[in-house]
Amino acid sequence: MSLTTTTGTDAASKARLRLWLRILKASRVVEAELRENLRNEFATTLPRFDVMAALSRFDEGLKMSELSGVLRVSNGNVTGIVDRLQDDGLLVRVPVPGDRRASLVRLTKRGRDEFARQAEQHERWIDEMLADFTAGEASDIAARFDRMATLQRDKT
Amino acid sequence: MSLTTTTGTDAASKARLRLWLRILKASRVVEAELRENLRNEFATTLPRFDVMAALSRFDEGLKMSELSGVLRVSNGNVTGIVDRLQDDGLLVRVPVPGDRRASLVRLTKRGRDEFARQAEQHERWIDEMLADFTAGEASDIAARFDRMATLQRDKT
DNA sequence: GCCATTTAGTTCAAGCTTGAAATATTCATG
DNA sequence: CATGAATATTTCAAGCTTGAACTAAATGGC
Repeated sequence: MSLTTTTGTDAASKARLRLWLRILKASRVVEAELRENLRNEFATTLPRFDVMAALSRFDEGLKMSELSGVLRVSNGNVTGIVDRLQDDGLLVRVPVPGDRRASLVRLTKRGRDEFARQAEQHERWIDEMLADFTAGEASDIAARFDRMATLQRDKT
Repeated sequence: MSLTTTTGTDAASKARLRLWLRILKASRVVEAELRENLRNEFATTLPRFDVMAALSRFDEGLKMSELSGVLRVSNGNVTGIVDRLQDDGLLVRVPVPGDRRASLVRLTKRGRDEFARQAEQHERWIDEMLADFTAGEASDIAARFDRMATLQRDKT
């Protein structure tokens, strides 16, 4: 075992496990609150919000596979959520010229308007729930997590 | 607006939103890996692991409502997972003397043995995924999150 | 051009998750 | 002790999630 290896010691391992449990708890608390607020104020769900949030960052739209890639959920998962959002007139599937297999998913005008309203509240809710973090702290920890997620992803 | 209020400024709000998105991404990355490992190596799922982990901390067992309280998931949710774990012989429902409504859920010997094997690997996986954090960093951030989750919970 | 492989997307079964409604039991209080 | 409120749990419908199987279309040798 290399001298620079930091994994494997019992104390560090326990500390990391505790950190993971805290991350898990925090994200569950926040998600539960978001879920409830989205339901009460917009009659929607977190997965629907996530899909619309992803699409809102791409005016040209996203292919189904790109969408599931961005959200890091399975392929088949997105199909159902997009189906329902499409039924509600919040997005459309646009055929891709030159590839009859694929389609671009794009928010409609209604979808963009609706998401804008939701996103504004969403940011406010997050701001309140994470009020305990100063802007500086938030940036530091965010950067720290970014590195971790990147390292982890690149390993796979 | 009070001079001590930290929410409401645009920059802080954006920093907190970014932090939340990083927390979300990190926990999804870690959960996806755990899910896959649990499936491949133990033919089980994360919710099943979570239930067994909660029960493993209480030799006397937990009532269904306590279990859903600890896990912070809905009441009805636990019923199904416990049903399946019971079918697999990993836990039992024990009647509570003096209250015919309730039952205590307890791991069986097989359940404890099986969980011990899973927990050992689980800790190793977490240690590897969070290897980028030193023990000190992990403790600091864990404490930070603990405070946040507590503040948030107490508000509700 | 033909056929194997790859890529895009949907469908499917099984399990997870929620919130609400239903059932059963206990508790409180008059 | 009767009965209405509270508590413990299950059931249910709808939606989410996964991984695998499937369909359809594009691509790349040969």
